[in-house]
Amino acid sequence: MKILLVDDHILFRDGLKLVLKQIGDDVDIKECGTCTDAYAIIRESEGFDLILLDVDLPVISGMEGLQEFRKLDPSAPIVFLSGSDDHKLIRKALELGVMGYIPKTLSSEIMIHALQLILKGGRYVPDNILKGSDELKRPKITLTARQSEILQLITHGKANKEIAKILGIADNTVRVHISAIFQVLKVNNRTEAAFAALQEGLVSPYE
Amino acid sequence: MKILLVDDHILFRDGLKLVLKQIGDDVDIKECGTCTDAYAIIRESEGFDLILLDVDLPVISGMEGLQEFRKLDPSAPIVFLSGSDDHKLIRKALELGVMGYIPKTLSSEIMIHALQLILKGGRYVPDNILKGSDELKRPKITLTARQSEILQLITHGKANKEIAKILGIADNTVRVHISAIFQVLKVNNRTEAAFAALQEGLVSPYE
DNA sequence: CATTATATAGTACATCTGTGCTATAATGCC
DNA sequence: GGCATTATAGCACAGATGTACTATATAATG
Repeated sequence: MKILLVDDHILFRDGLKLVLKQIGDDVDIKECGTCTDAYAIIRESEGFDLILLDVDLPVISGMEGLQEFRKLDPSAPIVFLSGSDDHKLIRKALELGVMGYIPKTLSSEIMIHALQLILKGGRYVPDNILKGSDELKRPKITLTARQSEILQLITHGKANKEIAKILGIADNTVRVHISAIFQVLKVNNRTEAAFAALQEGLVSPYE
Repeated sequence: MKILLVDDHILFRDGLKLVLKQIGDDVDIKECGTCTDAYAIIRESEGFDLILLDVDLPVISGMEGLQEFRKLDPSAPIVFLSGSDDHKLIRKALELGVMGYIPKTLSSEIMIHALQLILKGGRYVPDNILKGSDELKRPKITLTARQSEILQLITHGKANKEIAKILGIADNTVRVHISAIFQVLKVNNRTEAAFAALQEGLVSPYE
């Protein structure tokens, strides 16, 4: 079992090596701290069973170097290691065809099983891809009940008149609410509001 | 290691039992075909390490019965088994706090590692949660390059004039494209189009 | 060469949308 | 009681939006 470990943080590499040895007896780990070093190692070797690649490497990041790794060793599954949990990054990575995305905060036990799963041809996706990302950063937008109700209808493409009919109020009233919503969301039209609402998780895309 | 397996398909249960025995030597598997039977088993037992629950059970589906399982055995991680890959279902399940969602199409090897990962406190999310769900069912909406480009801009809340400026074309031309997009998506206004585009996965919510 | 699909652009018109006002009523808070 | 918030509603108006046309140019297809 040949594993290539690319991470500029030597202490992290040492820790991870101890973990990786639990995968099996015959693990052969090559390691380095930059993409360019990694390219050289791959050229000298005959294919890895697994490539663990830090996304935040200096000079050439894992994200940038990914295609080159693919070219040099097309059969090796590539797994990103990352300190960040940003769901956008995770999505991006998995869209690029990476077989796993391992946050460095993951417990070693889970990490091992995740890697074994990947070695068997599976994919490991951290579950926080579900969460609308970092709720910490988000200033937590609060809408009144009526505003939420109307925003939901806007998101689904309802016109002012339709909304008025559905809620049994005048369409002028709907407008007042919509104007208020725009101010809170800091947008200028309903489509922007719909987009913001979906991004912020204010309404569910599945009614 | 106590595992409860709830699936109405007996053959599938038999197959899965063989797989589960590979997890360890001391696996004790209880099984049944309905939620009501499962409730009775849980009441007679002292807590499971894992509950495998088919989502498509007759009478009470796994999705419906979930809360009751939670009440009866709060510490047991619940994993959904499902024949469907529908990403909406997966999302829904994981939002409900399920620790894993295992499509029945998964290879036994990957399934084992996924379950071990869950037993260690991790979560297993099938990677097709990324894909805009079942492309099989979908009549596959095809837009021209220009239409896609414009739809993307609509989705982000751009006005016709803005779009025209960005693309360096007349806003009358933008309108023609937009009308065409509406026909293809079978919608009547831009906000509906934006919503449809996001739902159908025609554009990415992350620009 | 004729046809089709696509992209471009214009005019005209009805409707929708968003803003700026004013105003009333209900509710909860200090 | 006074004050803020929220929900309600109307009016006026500018600008945006969507549709129905026509029309040209280009590229691909047969």
